[in-house]
Order: sequence, then C-alpha cells, then structure tokens
Amino acid sequence: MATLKDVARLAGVSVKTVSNVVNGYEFVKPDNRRRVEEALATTGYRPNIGARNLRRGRTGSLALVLPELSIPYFGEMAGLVLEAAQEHEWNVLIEQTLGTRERERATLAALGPHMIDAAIVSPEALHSRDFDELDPGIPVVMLGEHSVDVPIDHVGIDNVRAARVATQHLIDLGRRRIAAIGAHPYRGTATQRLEGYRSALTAAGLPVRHDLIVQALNYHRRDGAEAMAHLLSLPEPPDAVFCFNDLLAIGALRAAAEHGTRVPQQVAVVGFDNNEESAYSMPSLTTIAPDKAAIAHSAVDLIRRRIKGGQELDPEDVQTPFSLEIRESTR
Amino acid sequence: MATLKDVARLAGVSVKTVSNVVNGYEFVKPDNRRRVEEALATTGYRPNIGARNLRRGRTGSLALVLPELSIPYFGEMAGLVLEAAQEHEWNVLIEQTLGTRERERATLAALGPHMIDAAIVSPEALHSRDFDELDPGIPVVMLGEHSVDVPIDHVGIDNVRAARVATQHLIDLGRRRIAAIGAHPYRGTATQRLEGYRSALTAAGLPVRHDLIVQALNYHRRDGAEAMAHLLSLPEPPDAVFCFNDLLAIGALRAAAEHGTRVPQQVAVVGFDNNEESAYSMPSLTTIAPDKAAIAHSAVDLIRRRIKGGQELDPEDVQTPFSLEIRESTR
DNA sequence: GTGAAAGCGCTAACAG
DNA sequence: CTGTTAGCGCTTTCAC
Repeated sequence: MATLKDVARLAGVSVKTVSNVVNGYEFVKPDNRRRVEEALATTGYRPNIGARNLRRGRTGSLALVLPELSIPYFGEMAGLVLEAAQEHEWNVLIEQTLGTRERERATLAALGPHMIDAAIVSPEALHSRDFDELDPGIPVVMLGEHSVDVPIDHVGIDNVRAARVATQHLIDLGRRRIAAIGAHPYRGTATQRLEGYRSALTAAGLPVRHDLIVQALNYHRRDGAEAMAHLLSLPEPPDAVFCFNDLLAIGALRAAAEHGTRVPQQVAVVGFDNNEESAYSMPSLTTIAPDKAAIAHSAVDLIRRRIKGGQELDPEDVQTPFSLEIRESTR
Repeated sequence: MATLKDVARLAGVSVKTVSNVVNGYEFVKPDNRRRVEEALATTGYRPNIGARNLRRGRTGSLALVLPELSIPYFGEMAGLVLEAAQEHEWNVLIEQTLGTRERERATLAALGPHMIDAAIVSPEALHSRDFDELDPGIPVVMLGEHSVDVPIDHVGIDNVRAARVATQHLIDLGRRRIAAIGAHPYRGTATQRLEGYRSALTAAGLPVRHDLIVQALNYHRRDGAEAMAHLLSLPEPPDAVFCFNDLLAIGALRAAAEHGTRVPQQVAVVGFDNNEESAYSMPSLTTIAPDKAAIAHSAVDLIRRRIKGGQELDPEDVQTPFSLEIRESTR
C-alpha cells in the first residue's frame, strides 16, 4: 500500500506537496502538480483515513444505535440515516441493543470519542440517568423516545397529536368502542400515544374504558395478535382498534381473521409507522405515516450543528411532520 | 481526554507500564499495577482505538455492503451479521448500494484497506470484472450472488436445489400449471432459481411453459402484484406460482385477492427468504427458509480464516442449510 | 510554493 | 519487570 512518502519519492517532491495536491490545495506549481498526479496514479495511492483522522482529531464516523435492524421501522430508518449521513461523507457504524436497557447502556458507555464523531440513538428502555455515563464530548441526538429531563437534542414526531389524529379518524368513522393496543409502563412514546388516544376520546365525549386498553410489553406481530384475540373474546368487543405500531396492527389483523371478524366492517384498525408492508397487508393498513426521511435528515443536521456549535448550544427538539395514510382497514 | 502519557505521569510510571496494564499483560509489579489502575480510574482513561489500529495495522471494522436495509431480507441479515461480528469485537460499517451496479462498484472501489479489515458484500448487479478494482489486500466474502469466475469466498444456500424443493412441493400438491415470478436477465440467483424450477417440472414430466415464466426487474411487492395480475389475466391462468422472493409473493397474494382468486384453493403460492412478515400475511406464506444466522456466522468465520490464512488460500464456497416452511398459502 | 520536522496516541523492539 | 524510543501515515506550522 503506497503512502504519501512513497508518492513523494516517486514524484521527486516533498510529502507536503503531495499532501497539498491530495487535499486540493490550489497553489501548487503546475509542473509539480503534474508529476504528483502521475505518481498518484501509478502507485494507486489512497489516503489512510485512520491516520488522517488521528491527526485531525476526528473519526469520520457516526454511530447509529437502535434496537434491531430486523424490525421494519428501524430497518427503514437506518437506510435513510445511511443516505443522509453519506451526503456529508460520514460512515455509519450501526449498533444493535436488542431493546434491552443493559445493552443500550453498555453501548452508550462504550461510545468513546475515538471511534465516532457523534451518535444517533433510538432508545427503547433507557433511563435518564444512563446518560450520565455518556462521554460529554460526543454529541448525541435521540430519535423517538424523548427523555425531557436529559438535555439532549431530539427529533421525532408529536406522538400525542399523531395518536389523537388516528383516534379521531376512528371516531369520525362512527366507531364508539375504540380499543388501544400497546400501552406500556415506561416507554415514553407509548405513554404519549396513550395520552393522544385518551384526549381524542374525551374530546368526543366518549368514555375511556380501561378494559379496552391493552398493554404490550413487546411491539411485535405476535403481541398484536394476542392482544386482539383478547379484545375479541370480550363480552362486548371493540368496533375499532388503534395499535401503537404497525407490527401490532398486522398481528391484530391476523387475529381478527382467525376469529372470523371482518376488518373494517366489524372492527376497524389503525396502525402507526407506515411500514412498507402495511400497504400490502390484507386488508391494507390505515396508519400514521411519519416522514422518516425528514427524521433522518434532521438528525444528521442536528449533529452537524452540534459539532460546529459545541455543547453550549441549548438542546433542540425538532418535530417532524406526519400524515394519516388511509387504507382498507378503515374504509 | 486522557492519554496514556497522562495516566503514566499521574501514576509515576512509564507509558509502557500503563500500556501493559491496559492490554492485560501479566507481568507487572503489583504495586505499579495498583497505582496505574488508580490513575486509570481517576482519569477515566479510554484507549484511542484509532491510534491503536494505526499502530497495529488493523482497523477493527468490517464493511457490510448490501442493496438496501429497508428490504426485509437485508434488514434481517444485517442484524444477524452485526451480532456475529460483535462476537469477535468487530464494528460493522454498513454501506447501501441501492442495488445499482454503479454504486456497488464505487463502494467496492472505495473499500480502501484503511477503513476496514474486510468486507461482506451482497451484490445484486455486479459484473465479475468490477472486482478487479477491489483492493487485493482486503478479504471479501460474497453473500447470495455467486460469480464463479471471481476467486472470492462465498456463502449462501444451494439456490437450484431450494427452487427445486419449492416447485416439487407444488407438484406434490397436484398442481400442474405452475408459474414462476422473478426471472431476471443477469441476476445469478434468479437464473439458479429458474433452473431449479425447470428441473423439477421436467423431472415430473411437466412442460416448461414460457408464458408462465414472468420476469421481474425488481423484487419488490409491487412487482409481484403486477406479475400476478398478468398471470391471472391469462386465458388459462396458473394453479400455482413460485415467487423468487417473499416480497414478490406478498404482492402476488394481494393481486390474487383483488382479482377474486382464492389462495391456495385456486392458486397456491410459494415464496423464498422467509421474511418475518410472511408468517403473518393473509394467507400466511409457504416459503423457502434459508438459515440466515448460519449465513451470517459462516461469513464472519470465512473472514477470520482469510485474515489468518492470507490471500493464498483457495476460495471457499460454503453452502448453508435451508428448509421449506409450509404455511397456509399451499395448505 | 515547497521542504523539514513535529506530533496525533498508541504499540513494540530493545535495553537495562 | 519497566523505561526509552521509533514509527504507524497523515496534517500542519514554520522556515526558506
């Protein structure tokens, strides 16, 4: 592997000149430039990024910390973050936490400032004090979950409002026994979505019935199926269900079908996330569609701002747009 | 940020001793060890991985190059590769190519030996000569697509056999007009799956009907839906369809439903990949289930072998197991 | 415009 | 067992 020195020797100039050429410095004698470029070509020189970063005091990499790539929402988000980061020539190092607090914390603590310039974290189970272990020198932006008591940049949609929109849609359909699947004891987003659901019901003069609010400790398809099976076994089953993510909703659709309950005629279903698969489920799924590309770009922009502006800037909370995608499951 | 030197000064020893302690070297005078460990703790020292790697001549990172994380198969595979790599303390840097040859080639060419120790590549559109641009010093293992004429390690399932199993399953069901969706002019896996499909038909004494073989230039749900709609509009529509991946099959299921064709009664459907969503589609999807964890682990193992053994070793082709997952779409 | 040389933080000969 | 030191490949003053 050719180094700067090799190229310099071959071109008969100093490393400085080669470095100048490589880095696009303007003022290089044309003659030298030509010789250097020739030498560059014949050696097939490629800069050692590690060495460059060591010298520059940066790494050129971002960490993206998320629960699991196999979960469609995170797979899609990761892809978009990769694209957004690439626009600024960042490499992205992905870390999975599998949604356990222990691994989220360990990952956060291991985020030394030497491997990465900054991190984008999508936490699922973190407590706010876990952030104490975080190296203060490295900028972090949080996605989704929002711990208000930690002064960290955040980007996401307004979960309360989105949940209200989803629930209102079911109310507008004339549904009156509207269930919710996905309540969770400490997940912040779950709490917010539950609040939006409640406030929509209350605003419409409908009762908030606790037997129609089903907890889900995980948000996988299986959990949605179980919750829906339970709801349909009730003496008075719901005529609509708001699921706190699409996977729960997909599971719910299957449970409804197995129970012989027709969607949307007997029970309407709304999801959250707009996973790609939700446009193709049977029936296709009405869902809250966050602008994921906007989330990815905002996250990368926040990082850039933080790297430039330092840790003194006030933490920012960027709210990205969302829409309600109406499909067969409520039509 | 504390450096080795800082710690050494604080502990009143040389950097060597600190380095020894940090790297778990055994023979350190207990007294010194204690002082160093104290200094380590009070400074909160963390090694600069970049510097260490520069010195050691390695990077501690793998690249994982794939088309798109939002495609379920790749999302799932990426998650498993991350886990497998982590067992050997590798970081994983993910690069998306969006399946275009241009970006696959560019990524391959940019894979300097300075950012990564090795790469796991899941190509979609590469030509064999694109591998010429690859730095010969960096080990690469290919996933899925298999360019026989390039001497590179490969891991994947036996596509021909898997396709034969899938097709045979449909034959065993008594189906006689079995279509295929997903033929592709230069995708190697498509060619292999088509071959397996053909050979199963031929072995059963069934004709290979070209009007029942549908090309798909992309492998998304939409493409499957289009292909299925076409097949169902035929004067003599098929009584079974073998789709070359699950996304195509999911699209096909939807097209069938929209056409009022019942699955599996009128047309049975088999997919390929066993995406998580396929267990929850309506109907759930019979599919070829590659052992994805085995693929991930084999890939990482091949890399380790190659890094130890050098580029002289003969390229290896690891075939990982698969099974046929029988679900409602053929029941 | 360009060269010489220092140094980013670390590891590993080499002495002792 | 531990200290000194060279050097990984690069960028960047500072002279010239």
